[in-house]
Amino acid sequence: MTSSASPQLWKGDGGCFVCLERHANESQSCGKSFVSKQALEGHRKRTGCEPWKLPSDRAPSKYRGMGPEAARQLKPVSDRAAVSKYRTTLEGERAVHRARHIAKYRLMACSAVPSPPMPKVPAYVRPPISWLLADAEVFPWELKEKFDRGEIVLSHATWSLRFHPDKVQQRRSGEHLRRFVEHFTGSADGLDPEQAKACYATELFAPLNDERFKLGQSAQKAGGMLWRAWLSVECALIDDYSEYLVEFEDYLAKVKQATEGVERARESRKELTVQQYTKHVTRLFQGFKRQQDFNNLEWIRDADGIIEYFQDTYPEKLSMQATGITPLLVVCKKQFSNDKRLYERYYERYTAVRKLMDELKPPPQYLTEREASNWKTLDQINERRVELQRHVNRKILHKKPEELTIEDKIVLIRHLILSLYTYSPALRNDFSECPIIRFEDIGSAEARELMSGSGNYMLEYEKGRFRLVLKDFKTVKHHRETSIDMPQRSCNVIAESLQVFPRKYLLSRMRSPDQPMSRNYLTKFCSTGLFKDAAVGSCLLRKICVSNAMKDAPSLRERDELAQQMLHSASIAQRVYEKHYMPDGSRIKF
DNA sequence: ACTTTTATAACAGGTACCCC
DNA sequence: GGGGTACCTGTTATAAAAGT
Repeated sequence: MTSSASPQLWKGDGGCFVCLERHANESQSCGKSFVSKQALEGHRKRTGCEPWKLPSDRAPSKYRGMGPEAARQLKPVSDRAAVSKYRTTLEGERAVHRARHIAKYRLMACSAVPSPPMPKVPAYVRPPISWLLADAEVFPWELKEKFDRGEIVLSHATWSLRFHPDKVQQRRSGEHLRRFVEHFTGSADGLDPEQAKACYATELFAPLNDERFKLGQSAQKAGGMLWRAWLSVECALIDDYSEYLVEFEDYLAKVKQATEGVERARESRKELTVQQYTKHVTRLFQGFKRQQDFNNLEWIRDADGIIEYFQDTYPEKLSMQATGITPLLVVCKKQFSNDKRLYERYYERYTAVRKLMDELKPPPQYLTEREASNWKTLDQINERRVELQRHVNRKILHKKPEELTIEDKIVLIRHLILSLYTYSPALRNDFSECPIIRFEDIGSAEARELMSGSGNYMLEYEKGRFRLVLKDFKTVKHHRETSIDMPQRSCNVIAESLQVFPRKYLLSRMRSPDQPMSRNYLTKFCSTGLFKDAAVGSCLLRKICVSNAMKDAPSLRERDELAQQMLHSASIAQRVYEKHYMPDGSRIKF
């Protein structure tokens, strides 16, 4: 990392940065340590080290060298990912969203934890009377009664001699003040020491002093009645305190409610996720307990047993172990929210498994064996499309719809799919379950229903031109609903295919044109049909597409544009889709 | 030809940490 | 304080296998 001229200059761990430089006029290396890298840099600058700047692994900003307008263009619309600071709340540290200029986020930040106002702690935190009375627990409602019945006897020494502030002031009983303060600051919600002293001197004794000790009178002489008066004040204070306890309970309940509200306000998990989670949990139960159905989730508390079960059942398949645990984490959070240890047990295992998985991963930008065996170059893909196109043009397009065989339809759809995925950046399987709205049907009730619904559709917005409207796709939360105008070539293929194979969906089933291909079937259809010798699905097509685009080191702007079109982020594209090497380490031949 | 189940990968949001 | 990247997390896809 560092050259021989500048050896290791700091230790990263423990936040310790040590200067190992030998400064001018010094016989040995410096050895001064700093808590931050910046501080060390400052030191190096002051002592004239060259260069004073320490090397950094940090990648340059993607905005570097750009004009403000260009930077604004590149900047993602959503600013939610970033966090400006953390604020301490009852629930621990919470992130405050950045982008304060956007009103929505400002509001989100304000309500990140909608903490209700905390009740004011009464001056009297704990009933000192019990403390005064030989540390006995005494309840306010029984105090007066007991006192009247003579069960409580207050000796004069109990209070005035031992605890009177005057005595304390005279240092005859400094220990009592210390104990008093200790008593009142002992609890988490207690007073701080200064407050406690003030309380001792003023709030507790001053009002009593007025009644108990008339000026110039001695305590002993005042006696009887005034003791009762004092008791009343004590009881009132104790009542205040009990009231406070109730309020505090109420407050805690409100905090809990608010937190739950925030939880609920989260965008609900997709139906699919819930389904998958349910399946996982059910299957786990059946395998783990060897019974069909469960009517409660108590069995999930057996974390050790379940973890062991996973380990035994999927010794080689770490991802199965991890995905098995995920829904349990969710269940624990919801169902056993007060059993933190249970959650942590699962969580610990989960992270351990993930770590193992990461270690087994091939390096990024390398193809896996399987990917390599299914890999097609862009030329091969284009060739295949041309081949299919010839077949379609020569043998299918002249036919009448009723003459079309199943095989014809399959070829037609294969060609359509390859066109959709190659004439424009390859999307995911979002072309499945995508109804077509023909230009002449735009006003119809059915069309209007589709367009106002929550699903994707392909709209023929003018004769022979198609637009894909995407409302439901993997990254919709980030990219928002979006629409893509199909390139002219794709439009032609769509229009031609519709003439000979009239159907409701862009990709309909062969035997029932009014039914869409499911996502699964599309996957299967691609991987088994597009090429005879290789399973090329949408995911691999995306990798081929990105890798080809990246092979000539495009600009950041171009990277970002492509990522936008493919509905993922540039960093994901780089990490996941961009491949340069075969599994054996040689360069991919594009 | 297509669906369902099982297995695995992709992806954005949140957080940690860094730098100015 | 504010802007950035890296990394972690857990949700939501696709791929493969099995079933109808």
